[in-house]
Amino acid sequence: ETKGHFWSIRYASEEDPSQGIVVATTRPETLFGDVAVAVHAEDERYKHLIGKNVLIPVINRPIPVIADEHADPEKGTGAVKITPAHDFNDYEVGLRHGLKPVVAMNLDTTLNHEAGPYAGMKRFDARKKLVKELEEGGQLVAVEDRVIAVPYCYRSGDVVEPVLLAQWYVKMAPMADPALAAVEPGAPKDKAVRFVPDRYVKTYKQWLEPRRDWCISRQLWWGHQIPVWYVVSETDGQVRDNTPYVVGRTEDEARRRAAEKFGAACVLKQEEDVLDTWFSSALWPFSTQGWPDRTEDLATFYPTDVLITARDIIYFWVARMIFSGLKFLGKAPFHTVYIHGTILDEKGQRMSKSKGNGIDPIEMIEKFGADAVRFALLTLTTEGQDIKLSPVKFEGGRNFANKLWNAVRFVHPHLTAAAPSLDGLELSLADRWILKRCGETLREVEAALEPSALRFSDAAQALYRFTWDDFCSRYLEVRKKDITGEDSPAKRASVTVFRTVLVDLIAMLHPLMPFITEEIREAIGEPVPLVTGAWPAPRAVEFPESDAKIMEGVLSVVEAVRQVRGGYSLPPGQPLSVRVLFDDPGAAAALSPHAWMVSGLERIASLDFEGGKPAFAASALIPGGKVYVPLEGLLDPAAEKVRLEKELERARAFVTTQEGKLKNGKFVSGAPPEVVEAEREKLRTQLDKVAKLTEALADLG
RNA sequence: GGUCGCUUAGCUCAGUUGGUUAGAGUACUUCCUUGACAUGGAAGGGGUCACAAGUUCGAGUCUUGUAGCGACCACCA
Repeated sequence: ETKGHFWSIRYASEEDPSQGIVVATTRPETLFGDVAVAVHAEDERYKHLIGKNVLIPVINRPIPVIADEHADPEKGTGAVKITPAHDFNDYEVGLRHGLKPVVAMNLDTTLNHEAGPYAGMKRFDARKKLVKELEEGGQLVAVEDRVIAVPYCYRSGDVVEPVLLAQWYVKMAPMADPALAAVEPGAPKDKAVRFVPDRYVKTYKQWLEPRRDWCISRQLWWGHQIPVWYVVSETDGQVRDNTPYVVGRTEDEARRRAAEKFGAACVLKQEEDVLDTWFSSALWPFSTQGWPDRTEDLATFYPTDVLITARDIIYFWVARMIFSGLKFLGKAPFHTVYIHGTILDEKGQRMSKSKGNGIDPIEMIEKFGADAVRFALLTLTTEGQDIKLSPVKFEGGRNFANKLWNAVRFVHPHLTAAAPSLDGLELSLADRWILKRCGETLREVEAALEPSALRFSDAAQALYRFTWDDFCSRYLEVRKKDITGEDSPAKRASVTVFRTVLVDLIAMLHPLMPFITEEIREAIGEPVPLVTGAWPAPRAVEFPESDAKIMEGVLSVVEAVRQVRGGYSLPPGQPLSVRVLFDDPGAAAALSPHAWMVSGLERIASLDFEGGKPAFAASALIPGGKVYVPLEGLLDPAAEKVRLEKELERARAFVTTQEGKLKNGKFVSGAPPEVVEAEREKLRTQLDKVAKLTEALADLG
């Protein structure tokens, strides 16, 4: 936007010079290219002039007044000069009315013979002189200062001047139609393209649907020269608008064709314009594979699977690859287009060299590690959303890599070289649990990485949780003593299970963290590189619901003990005596054989499941029971009371809302029975909690 | 002007067909250098899901509207 002027100029009527019409323009010098003055058909001010001629000032060339919707009665004077050769909109108006464009300017921005006395003047010199002349002649009605949008060239800084020139075009309708069909539901498999996220189909269609012909010639040095040869011997050795031409894949081919029509002596000159860079890029999926030859590479790599790219390139490149592929090979170049978000800086601004707000990946890799950077970026990649990036975000990736590495380093001396079978080992509940969790994680990762899903963040997070929480914090801690201990069935089982899970884990992590996983693979003596190895297969593991209950029980006891420890700020190293009392004696019987797991996760002096409530004990609830931790000399009844009351308050509040929900007849009759039953179950659980907490408070006195 | 996206904990973001007391990472408070990892472990605090109306037994989730932010495209005689 810059400051400019808005000149109102009077065009006199041809039949009665006292009459006329005033048009407003920001570029008066273009009036030499005028072919009409347009007004709105319903505009009362000008209705009577429609069909009559007015005269262009200075050169007095007559032009018609036409009615066209382009003229907006609200804008300017309501009358607009039409200069098809020097304005995009006017060009369209000219087409609608069958007006022959008049080019009034040369490529060096001097005015041409159409400008009469102004011929040969530079555009802005002409403007200055013309305004003065119009003013003196009384034809300049008004001058208004206003801010106008002027297009500047991003390289030369010059004002861009539209001018009508002959160019090469691709007729789009035959190209666009198959490309549009490719994203419709019923498209044949090899001609179908899916966008992820699918909302980008809309962007894609918006570009193609107008079927606007594509101007492919460019007046540049770099690029593929357009394979058109003019037969210049037919037009005195010059290239003119009427010079015949031939096309060919090579000059020889063009020459043969030209010779057939124009004789062997004809002289050819190749078009100097080059193809639009996107035309060349559109051929990329197959031109890089040897096309037009039917090479092995082409057969192997066309079509490919997934194109990963940014949304601002959907039309420029993606759509053009699709319609070119469909046109030249009859198949879509890929079945899926994954549109990722844009990486922005911390403040949400695009990174740019001029702003200097870029984050150099090489620097980040040096600081955090390549896998850490890659994993962190994948974690941040959710459904095409933009990513506000800052260096601290790579810390999580680095910490994760460190965690995995240290776990392996710890177990490494105990691992046996080859991967033995799980058959014949005495697998504990913990072993079967981690094997089952590993299988669940495999399914999660597979679902997330499906070509139709491509939820990279989900895959990364599933692996993160499994590795950190289940594999390291739970399984490894529980089995630590067995793994590092003397040879025993427990050691053999735990070491083998650890290795088995680790091998699956690094295979799953490999696409996300290729370096550290390959390093680990080598360190544990697995012979086949992950990059060429197989994706893990699901493993059959016995883990019935009863086992799941026991595992939950163990973890809830641990959590209860930790709550007490945390509540009293007791050091983790201080052993605690723990008594767990279940409402159902069967639960105690089921859990007690597996209670050893608790001592892997918490420092325990003793753990039993019977006897009465110990004296001076802090308590915490677990599903279906209570955990007591005697704290003689440490127990603070007042603090304990506060803690329990807070929890009681929460439980009571929930009971109130839950009862309200279940008293609502519409809910009970309207909701599916299983939902209602689930809500009842919740209420029962909370009522039980209220009862237990009330009891615990009463015990405190 | 057209199209699309975003608005959820201090910050950065998940939350897949409407149905646990809305989650994670980070930051914060307290405790801990315990024999893989302090790039670590444990406990805890923190959100009327931008606002308004509607649909529904039930809305962070669906509909409409409003506000703010952002992107792309078009236009600006």
